[in-house]
Amino acid sequence: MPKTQKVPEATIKRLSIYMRVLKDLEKKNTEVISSADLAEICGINAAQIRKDLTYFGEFGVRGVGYFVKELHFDIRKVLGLNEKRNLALIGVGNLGRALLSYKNFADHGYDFVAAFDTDKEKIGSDLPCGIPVYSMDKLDSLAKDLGIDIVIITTPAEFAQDAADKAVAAGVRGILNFAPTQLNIPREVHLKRVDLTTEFDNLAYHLHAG
Amino acid sequence: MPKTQKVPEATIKRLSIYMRVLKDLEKKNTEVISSADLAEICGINAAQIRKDLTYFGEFGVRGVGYFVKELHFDIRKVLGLNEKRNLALIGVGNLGRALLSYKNFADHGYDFVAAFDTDKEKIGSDLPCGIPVYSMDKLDSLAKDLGIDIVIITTPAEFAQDAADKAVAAGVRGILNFAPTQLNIPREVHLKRVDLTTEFDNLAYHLHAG
DNA sequence: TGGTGTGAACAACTTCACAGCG
DNA sequence: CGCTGTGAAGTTGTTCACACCA
Repeated sequence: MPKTQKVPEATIKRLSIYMRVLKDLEKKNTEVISSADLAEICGINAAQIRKDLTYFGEFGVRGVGYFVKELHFDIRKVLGLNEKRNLALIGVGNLGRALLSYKNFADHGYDFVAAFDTDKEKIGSDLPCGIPVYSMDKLDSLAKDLGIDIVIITTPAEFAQDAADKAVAAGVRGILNFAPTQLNIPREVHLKRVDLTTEFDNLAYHLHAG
Repeated sequence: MPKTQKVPEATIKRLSIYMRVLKDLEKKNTEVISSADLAEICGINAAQIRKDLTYFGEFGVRGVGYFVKELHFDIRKVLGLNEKRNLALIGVGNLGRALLSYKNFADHGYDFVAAFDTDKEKIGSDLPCGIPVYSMDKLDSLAKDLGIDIVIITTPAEFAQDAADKAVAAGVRGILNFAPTQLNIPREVHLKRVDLTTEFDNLAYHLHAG
C-alpha cells in the first residue's frame, strides 16, 4: 500500500539510477532481480533500495524479487516520465550546443523545441541539430505556444538571473542552471543546478587532503 | 583552533560556493562580511556557514565578521587550489569539446593538457582550443609525463568503464564521469559523477508530483 | 527457503540558542 | 553591543534485523 509520507529527495535521485539499470537488464532479457543483486549493480545498500521502492507501493514478490519489466514501468510512472517534456535552452554557446545535440535526452522523452540567445548573429539561424534560435523577446509567447516545461540556462553567469526571471515570467516550472551563480526564483519553480567548477573543486580537495 | 574531526562532504561542496561569492565580493571591494550576509547571498543558513568554516580554523572576528580577502585566500588553501591541476579528457564528442573550451576552468586553475579518443579520424589533430587528441594507447605514458591529476570521461556509456580502468592504471587519482553509467574503481581513486539525465528526471518528477 | 517490507537503531547533517570575545 | 564559535537539540536519511509471506 502506497504510504502518504514525505519522500526524501535522495530517493528520487536513486529511482532515476534504478531505472537506467532496469532498462539495461530488460535489454538483456533478465526477468527477475532481487534487491541484493540490484544493490550490487548500483553500488547502493539493498535495504535502501527496498525502502525507496516502498514509498510508492509494494512492487516486489517475497522470496522471489522484482519483475524487471514491471518495476521499470512502475518507476517510470512514479517519476512522471510517461509524458514527453519540452525543453528550451537559453544561451547558445559551446556547452548549450553540446546539450542540444546530446542524443540521450531524446531517448528519455526530453525534446528540445527551441533555443534563445541575445546575440543577433545567432538569432534567426537554425542550429545543426535543426533547432531554431530565437530572440529572448520571443520566450514569453513561445513558452506558452510550444508548451515549454523546462528551461536550461547556459548563459554566462551575469545574464543567468535575467534569463531565469524571464523564464519564470513565461510560466516555466522547472529550471536547470549550468551558469556558475546562485539564482533567486520563487519557491514554486523547481530549480536544479549543475556546477562543473564545484565538482572539480571537490575532486581537488580530495586529491590534496585525502 | 583547527579541529581534527571528520569534515562532512556537504561542507566541502559549500566551501566551493563561498569561494565564488567571496571572489565576487572582493571584485566589488567589499572588505568585511558577516555570516548572516554571506548566508543571504548563498541561500544557506548562517550557523551552517560558521560551522563549516570552523572545521578548518577560526577565520572570523567576533562582533565584526570575516575579512573577505583573507577568507577567500584561506578557503582556497583549504581546498588545495593554490596548485594548478592538470586535466585530460577522454571522449572527444560534442560535450567533450564544449568542456575543453569552457573558459571558467582555466580561471580556477584547471588546465586541460590532453584529450584522448579511439576514433582514428580525430587522433593526431589539434582541437580548435589547441589541445591535441591522442590515441588511448598514449594515456599511460602521457599521464605520467604531463602529470595528469584528473580525467574527465565523456565517452558513450559502453566505453566509460574501459576508459576509467585505463586512467586508474595510469595512476590518475580523480575522475569526473559524464557517461550515464556506474563505474567500478578502486576506493583510493576519487570519483564524481555528473548525470544530466538524472537531473532532468528529477525536475520531471517535481513537475508531475509536486 | 529466500527475499521482501518495515519498525527500530543508528548515523549524518542542520539549526537553534547562547556563551564569550573583540 | 554585535557577531563569531559551539554544545545541544532537532531533523533527515541510512542501515540493521527480523517478522512475514509467496
